[in-house]
Amino acid sequence: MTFRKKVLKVVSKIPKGSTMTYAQVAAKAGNKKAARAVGSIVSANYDPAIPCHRVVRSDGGMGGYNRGVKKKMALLRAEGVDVERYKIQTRI
DNA sequence: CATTTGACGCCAA
DNA sequence: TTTGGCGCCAAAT
Repeated sequence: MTFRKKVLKVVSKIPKGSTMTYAQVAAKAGNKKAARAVGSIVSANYDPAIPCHRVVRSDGGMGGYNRGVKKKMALLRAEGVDVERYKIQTRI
């Protein structure tokens, strides 16, 4: 099982209406410091079975999305995630 | 095999 | 709070 496969699997396990940071995904995949690599991996993934739009940055930012950051934000909001101005509103 | 690039993260100023 | 700099890892060239 390669790190790439682990990452894709972890991302595919993210529950609807919830989000995970790249660092969290990296940690769950085995490499806590591979947050950057996670972004590189999912950026090359165009499989709709992988909800990579549920992966956000540690600071609550959108990070990026191969179909447009705006689309990512829309998907998250549609799933019940409180996101405004391209930022995840966790506290308050 | 060596370098560069990129959907990141943390720390210091 | 916002920038800039450094570290870290995987894939592409």
